[in-house]
Amino acid sequence: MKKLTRHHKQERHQALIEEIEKNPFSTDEELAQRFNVSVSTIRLDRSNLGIPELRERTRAVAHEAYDTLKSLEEQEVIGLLTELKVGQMGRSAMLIEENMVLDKARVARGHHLFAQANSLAIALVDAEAAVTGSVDLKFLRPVHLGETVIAYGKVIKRKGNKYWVDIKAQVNQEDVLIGHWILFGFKAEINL
Amino acid sequence: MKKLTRHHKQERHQALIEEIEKNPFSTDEELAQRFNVSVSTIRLDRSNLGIPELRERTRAVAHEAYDTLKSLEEQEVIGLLTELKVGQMGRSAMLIEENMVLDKARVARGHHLFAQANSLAIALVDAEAAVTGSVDLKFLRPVHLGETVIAYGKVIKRKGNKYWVDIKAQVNQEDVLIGHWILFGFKAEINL
DNA sequence: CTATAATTAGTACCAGGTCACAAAATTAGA
DNA sequence: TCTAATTTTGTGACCTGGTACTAATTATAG
Repeated sequence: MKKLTRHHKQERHQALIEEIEKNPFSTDEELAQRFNVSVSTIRLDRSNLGIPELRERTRAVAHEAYDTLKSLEEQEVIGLLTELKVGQMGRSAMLIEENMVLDKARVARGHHLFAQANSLAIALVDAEAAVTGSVDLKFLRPVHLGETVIAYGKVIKRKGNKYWVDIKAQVNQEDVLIGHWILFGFKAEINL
Repeated sequence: MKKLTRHHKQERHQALIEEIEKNPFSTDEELAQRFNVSVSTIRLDRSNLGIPELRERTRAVAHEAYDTLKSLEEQEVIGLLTELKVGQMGRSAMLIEENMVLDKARVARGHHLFAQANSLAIALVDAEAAVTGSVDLKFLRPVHLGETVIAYGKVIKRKGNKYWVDIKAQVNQEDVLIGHWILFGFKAEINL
């Protein structure tokens, strides 16, 4: 049982790229074992391929993911809020990025568009917090990678803490989503 | 201008915790400067407070965020798919976690519930890829942190590549969301 | 003024590397 | 088959951001 992977530098390089892509947290030592070569070889390979060391990779992943999570999950409004008259109307913009599209089609997943529209609807409600009651919406056409979706929201009626909101999302003036929301605001902010 | 922050150990500790919470990527040296004390002091503080070193913190953030992103954004199905008969019916479960709830209310944001239901609907479509056409749904009651949502999906009609799917989501047998989806399946075009 | 708490300094060691260079092993070309 | 080129391995010095520990220096309260 000798080293099987000899002089297959090309192949190893390719495999190395994939391996690190798949698991960016491998040390050179682990990689050396996996590929049946010495640590030196791995280092040389990485150097040739311009793949940074484990710590750099970890740092990159951490920073990127940290920012993404901060802005994606801790954000109350999804998309960039460009205009807002609470209780009246608002507008938000969202660029469709790599991580929002389905692998196969290059089309934005429905829940991202929904999230933008839904969070705009919530932002329009004049209360400390709001929950979505019911939604009736239509996706009119798929949205592709790289397109910017502008969502327009309008409060069309209010009765106490119950709000009726219309949302329309467009790409280049073309409608991609329209929907009617019914939301409930609570802990009305008018008690300070 | 002498060191102002002396013997305010307690206060510094508190501030240190907050600082690291806010920016987990600070080195001891940076922290020492910020707090106007020596690196030794920072190390001692961290040790007392049980705060691990920069690399550990970075590693933790990277791993956690990596997993989260992998499972949240690269996952085609949101929630855990527990049963699936493509073209017929399916079921998925999702635990409501900290990052899914609104800050103020401890209630899951609508788009997470939508995402679970929507991805289940898509999974049911017997095609390489599917896009959501229209949706009519109701959120029947808010879902709270820690609750597990089980979504049930059923294909009720199919005509060519057009699918009618009903989704119902429950927490402890209690309906929290019901909706009707209309989706279109298609063959992913492989364009190089 | 002294005892005690808080802070600072200094040492040896570690992981997971970098870089530069030398040497051995393997393979291919003639 | 011999040789040259390619590929792999090894070595030693150095780097960062620490740990763990000891010892010295300052404050500060009583």
